[in-house]
Amino acid sequence: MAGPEATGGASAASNPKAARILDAATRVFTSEGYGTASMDRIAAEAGVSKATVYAHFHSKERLFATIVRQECQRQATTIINSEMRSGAPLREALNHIGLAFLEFLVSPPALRTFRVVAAECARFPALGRAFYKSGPEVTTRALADFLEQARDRGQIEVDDAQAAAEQLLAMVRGHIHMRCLLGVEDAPSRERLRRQVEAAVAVFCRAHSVEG
Amino acid sequence: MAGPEATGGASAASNPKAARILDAATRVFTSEGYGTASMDRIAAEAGVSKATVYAHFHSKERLFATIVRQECQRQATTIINSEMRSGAPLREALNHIGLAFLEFLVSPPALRTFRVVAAECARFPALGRAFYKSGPEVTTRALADFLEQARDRGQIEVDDAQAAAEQLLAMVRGHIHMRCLLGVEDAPSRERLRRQVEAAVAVFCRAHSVEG
DNA sequence: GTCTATAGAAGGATAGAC
DNA sequence: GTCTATCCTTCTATAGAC
Repeated sequence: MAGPEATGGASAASNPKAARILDAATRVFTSEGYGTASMDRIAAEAGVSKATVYAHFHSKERLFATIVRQECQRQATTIINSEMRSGAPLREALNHIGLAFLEFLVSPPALRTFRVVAAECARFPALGRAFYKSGPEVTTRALADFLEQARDRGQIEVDDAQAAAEQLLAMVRGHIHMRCLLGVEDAPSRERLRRQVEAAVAVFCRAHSVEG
Repeated sequence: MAGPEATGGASAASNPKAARILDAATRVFTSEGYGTASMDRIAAEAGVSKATVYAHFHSKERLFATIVRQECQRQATTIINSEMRSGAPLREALNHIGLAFLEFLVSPPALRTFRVVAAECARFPALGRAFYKSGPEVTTRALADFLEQARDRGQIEVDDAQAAAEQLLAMVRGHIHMRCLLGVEDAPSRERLRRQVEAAVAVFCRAHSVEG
């Protein structure tokens, strides 16, 4: 009950079994939730004994913290790799960025991680913050920088770039993200996502006097 | 494992103990999550024996389904009561509606319900749908109707009112809702909420040629 | 490091008295 | 309807052999 803040202190990818345990733990925790998930199940799914799991990751809490941080890292990497092309017309660039963002958001792994972090953020406050910093915050900051560059080129009228980025991303998410999160809808077609993004970008462009 | 879809079939508010059990169950389930919550804890917090809990609500699954549906009902009621005044200027009306909506969204009870429904929507798909229908869907439909009325009065240019309502509400939520959901931020000041809403309404009005 | 086996606690659900 | 007492399962975590 003390502090699950520390990482497992385990041999991350050096030991192949540790990797398999992390894989299994990610599947089980993000599909069943922290409380329902059992170490027995994780061990079985990883094909190792429970004692081995405890040898690598000291407790259930630490194992959970480790897999969440790993997922955060994965998200941060994915997001940063989503290139923001300065060459294309602004509207086109925003459509491109928005679609990549939305497709990632509604992907099953991202949804599962979001759900479990939201569910457990009361018990593990540090995880909620880590998730936000490595996901939404990174994306928003990157888009805000992009908007500032566009402003410097005279392509857009924008006062507070950070706020504008948040608004645009919020519109891009729209209700689709929530619907997927709640299981009301699953795996929207790329066409549907594209339409949602274009509608968001259209309003954004009109409000900020973007040409085209 | 069959079907937790049915309500508990219990004496809802007729029996005072049933009400206390529902109260306790709501607190425990929404603060600990379904998996971690225990029937022992719920019984203790309600001040009754565990057997009494099972006499009223057949199983843990049914009790959970019952309290979630009850919270959905509460949400639907709250939202519908948020009056949409046709008299005021449009921008002012939208600010009013948006603030009521956002204040509700970031209230601790609404956040707790959202978290637990999102977390368990894989195990209880019906609950996710019920939540969406009684919460976001009701709100969006009401706002869409309001926008259509405004359009008929020539106050606004809008093509698809439903889509426009979703966009506006998405901007109103912005990142604040997510930040609260993830425990990054708690209890934002009313002033902060007001600014967020006004920024959203401003962009919306500019994009849809609303005067003022 | 990895296993089998098990301790020790807690959970969901019920029996039976009142 | 409500309680006490209890059954049986499952869970987290560890001991001890290899």
